[in-house]
Amino acid sequence: MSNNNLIKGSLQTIILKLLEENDRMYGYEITQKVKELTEGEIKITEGALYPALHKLEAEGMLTTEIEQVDNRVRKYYSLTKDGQKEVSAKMSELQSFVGNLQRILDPEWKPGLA
Amino acid sequence: MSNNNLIKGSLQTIILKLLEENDRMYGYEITQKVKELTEGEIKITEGALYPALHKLEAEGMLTTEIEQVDNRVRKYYSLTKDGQKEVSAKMSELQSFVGNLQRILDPEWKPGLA
DNA sequence: AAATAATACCCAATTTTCTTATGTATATAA
DNA sequence: TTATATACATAAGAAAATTGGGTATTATTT
Repeated sequence: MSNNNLIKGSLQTIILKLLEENDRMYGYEITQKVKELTEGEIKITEGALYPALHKLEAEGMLTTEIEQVDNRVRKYYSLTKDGQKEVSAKMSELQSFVGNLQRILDPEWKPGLA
Repeated sequence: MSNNNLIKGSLQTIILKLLEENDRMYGYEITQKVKELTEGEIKITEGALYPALHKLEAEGMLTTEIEQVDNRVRKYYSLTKDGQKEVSAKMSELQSFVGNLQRILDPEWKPGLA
């Protein structure tokens, strides 16, 4: 995850949101997508990603399909019904948290302003 | 910290920034300030706060003065020189992280817009 | 008067979530 | 042929929180 100790707790939200937008993705693809979107600033490590994916699957948020592509195994993840609900929940949690952070850290901040 | 598992990693930044703004504060005061600024939405637990304060002190970011107020002991914290530098560092880290988060989670997002 | 809440500090056990390091395997580029 | 990219995975350890205690004084409720 590079030198960022701030992801703690938001990795699940990232995974769920990307899967909402992309319908189905495999693990490696997720790491590359995040790297691309943040211009290399956030790198999700495999040691964090795979356990998180397995946990979300165990909780019934994701389902998997394994596919063979060029002799390589890919494990595609997609949202379940529960997973779809969870995206909204996690997203509004995160948004309210970021709002609260700004209220604490930026005394000038008002909602709706840059 | 109430029902918010997202603070992970940002508590130090919160402490340092509040001390930058308020010159000196004691632990309990910090919990109340955060509660007030977020209208009760973020509650810093003492089990998280005190270890964090002690760690920052051990790292040389904070100094303490103990005072007696109404037969109660208060431990006031303030920023050291190193602590003052650290505030800026932590704040820009956090800002860039939040920016990256938005790039991942909000495909429409552009910097400088609400 | 007694119980509860608020103020004010603290620690220990446990849990969650990450980092770091390692392992397996195929394909491609230097 | 060696390194890089693709693609999965696990395990040991560290960091940072939660949960649940403990001590003590003061203020407020019942």
